[in-house]
Amino acid sequence: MSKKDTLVKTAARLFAAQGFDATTTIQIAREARITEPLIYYHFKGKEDLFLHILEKGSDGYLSRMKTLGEGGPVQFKRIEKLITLHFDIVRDMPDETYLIASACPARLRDEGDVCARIAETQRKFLTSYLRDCLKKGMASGEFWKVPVEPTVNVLIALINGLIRQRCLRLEQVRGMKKATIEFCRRSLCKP
Amino acid sequence: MSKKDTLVKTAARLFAAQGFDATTTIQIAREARITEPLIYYHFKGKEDLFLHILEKGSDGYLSRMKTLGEGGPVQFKRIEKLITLHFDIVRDMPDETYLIASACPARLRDEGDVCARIAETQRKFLTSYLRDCLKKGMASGEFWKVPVEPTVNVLIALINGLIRQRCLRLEQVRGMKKATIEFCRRSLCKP
Amino acid sequence: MSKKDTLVKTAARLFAAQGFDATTTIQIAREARITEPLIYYHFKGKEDLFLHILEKGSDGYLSRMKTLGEGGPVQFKRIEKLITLHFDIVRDMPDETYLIASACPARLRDEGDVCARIAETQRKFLTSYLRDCLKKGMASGEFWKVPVEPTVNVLIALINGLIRQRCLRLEQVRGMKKATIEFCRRSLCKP
Amino acid sequence: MSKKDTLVKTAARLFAAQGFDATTTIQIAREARITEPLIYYHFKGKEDLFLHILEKGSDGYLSRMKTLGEGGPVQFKRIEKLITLHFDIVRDMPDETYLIASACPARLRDEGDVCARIAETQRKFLTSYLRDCLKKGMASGEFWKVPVEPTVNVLIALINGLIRQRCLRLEQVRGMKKATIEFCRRSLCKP
DNA sequence: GATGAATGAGTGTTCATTCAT
DNA sequence: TATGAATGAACACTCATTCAT
Repeated sequence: MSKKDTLVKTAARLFAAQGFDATTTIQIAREARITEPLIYYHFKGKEDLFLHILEKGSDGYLSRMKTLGEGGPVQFKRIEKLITLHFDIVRDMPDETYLIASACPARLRDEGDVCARIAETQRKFLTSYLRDCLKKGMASGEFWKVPVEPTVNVLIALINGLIRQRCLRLEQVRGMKKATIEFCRRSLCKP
Repeated sequence: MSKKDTLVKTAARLFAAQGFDATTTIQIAREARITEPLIYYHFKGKEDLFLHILEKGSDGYLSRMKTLGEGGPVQFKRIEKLITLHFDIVRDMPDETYLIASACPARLRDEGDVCARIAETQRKFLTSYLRDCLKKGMASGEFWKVPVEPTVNVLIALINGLIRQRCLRLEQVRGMKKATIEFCRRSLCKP
Repeated sequence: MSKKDTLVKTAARLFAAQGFDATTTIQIAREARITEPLIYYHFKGKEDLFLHILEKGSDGYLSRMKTLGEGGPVQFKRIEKLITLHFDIVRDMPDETYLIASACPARLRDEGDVCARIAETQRKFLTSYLRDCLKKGMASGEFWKVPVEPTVNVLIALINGLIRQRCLRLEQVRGMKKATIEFCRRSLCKP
Repeated sequence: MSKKDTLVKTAARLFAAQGFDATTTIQIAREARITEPLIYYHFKGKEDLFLHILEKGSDGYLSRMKTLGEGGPVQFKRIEKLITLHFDIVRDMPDETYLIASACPARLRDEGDVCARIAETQRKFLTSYLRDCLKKGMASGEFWKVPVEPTVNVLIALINGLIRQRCLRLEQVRGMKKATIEFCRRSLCKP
């Protein structure tokens, strides 16, 4: 692995674990076994490095989201795939996913901020995906009649709650993926 | 309101909005219209002020949790009350609730840290409360048979996801409380 | 003992043990079991308190010096009394004596400084006292012929060295007073 | 001279002149014509810089002490060399020597403190050296019979008193070295 | 690509001191 | 006499960043 890659990975790990402000450039350099100025050779600065990680993470997240496709007649299958995919993403890139899901209010409210843009993109994707599923499922009689927007948001909250929970690796209960899917299935699908 | 109270409220707002590290003592002082040393007259330091807010918040959260009681034969009523209460708590003390729900991984993994202790206390309470509801509800035939521990964790993830979502005040969709309750009811209760 | 007296005694002890700068007003207040503003009721400030202690100490030192008188035909008796008196003074008011003997170079070089004035007073007294003894002793044949000024300074260095040594209470060797006197007697007096 | 060397020399001068607590990092930086953070690039902090100076000073002092050797049949020659060497050391490194000889009681009583360790090392060396001289000199009939330990301490007090006196550069009397040696010779040696 | 030395701007914190009571 | 609350000025120290090589 190149020094640059080590740098980026180390920084991602530290940013995720401690937050942007609590992570110092000297700490990143030491843990990546490089010297501080090298950070500035590869990136404009600490903020730039952070944004690079965030954007790469967001790209990875979205490109995997796009593999979901438009598809299929059974709407709950689509929701199931969405949930499954999130469990996979968290497993494959926990630091980046955590960073996307954990920006602080101040950054999220600042429309110019990259964090806000990324969180907004994720939210928009999830919203339109889930809205589509719900509407089609309700239209075809697969789902119960539910208020669309609030229910979409409940599902997004659930997904984000699970992302945080799994990234923290605190409650390592087995069977979470299945339980989540079944929890949603019973709530949404008619028998 | 005394200067100390203003100080604590301002600090809570800023810590919640920006995070602990991004909030400086001089900023707290300015926004609370006091001078910096007064922080150190009332608290041992920035960390101590932060922990004071956290502990007070945790106390408030838990004391409201305890009002739920052991209560009632209908288990879903209890879950409904739990959800309702969280919506109320977030409305009444959004900063404190957000802080409790948003500690960074490094602090949560450090067992000696107050954040970890508080998050653990919250999690333990929710776990035992929900576990009790589920078990009793399943035993009485009120609920479907579900795997207890995973489902408890799904519900906790949902609650924490909602806390974050509402504290961020980003997706101000109406009808969230009702949608959440109905989402859970359809998932758990037999028709 | 009045609060003021406790304050002064405590301050003297702390100043002597830690130095002026390392001793804080809050520490003085706490150890004297009073509150900080009371210091400012009795004294203009920390510096004023320090100078009060120093001047009182100097007064005490000088008034005891003056008990030595002009006196007697045997000059070594006078030197012996001087040495004995210093041992007594150190025993009776170790903090004050230490403070007089331990001012830092910067203060001693600053002619306006009280420390400089007090040290100068002490030095002048010792110089003229010892010079007188040596001259008379040499004139009468009691002492060997020695160069006056250098020898006076050797004696002063010895006295100040002993003051420091005893105030630090590190080398608690018995028989120091007698050894000092005999050391000087053998050096000065003809057999 | 490198910036680091200038820094160390300037700091030594200021610490010696004003004491550790009265010397600020900004003052050191200004007088050394460097910026404050450079202190922290080369040393862990102000205390670390101070201890570095102290240890270097102690090393220099002790290495010169060790040049005295075990040496020679005439014991007073050895004492004379010891006194001469101290005059030379004070002339060559007055700041460091003063710092070694002027630690405050609080530091000297704290066994963990570097100042205490260094002062103890100096004292032990002088004690054993002088004790050896006195014993041998008394055994061979070169010296009068004197109580060893107290007399050793008188000599140490005299040496330390002279160090302070000369470092303060207040009483610039000529002929001090010779007067000191002759003072001791008359006191110790039989005619 | 890589680094040792260096810095401007700012941080949390402490201090002697004052004020209102 | 006595104090709880408050502050201006300064402190040691750290940070992200740059420069010369």
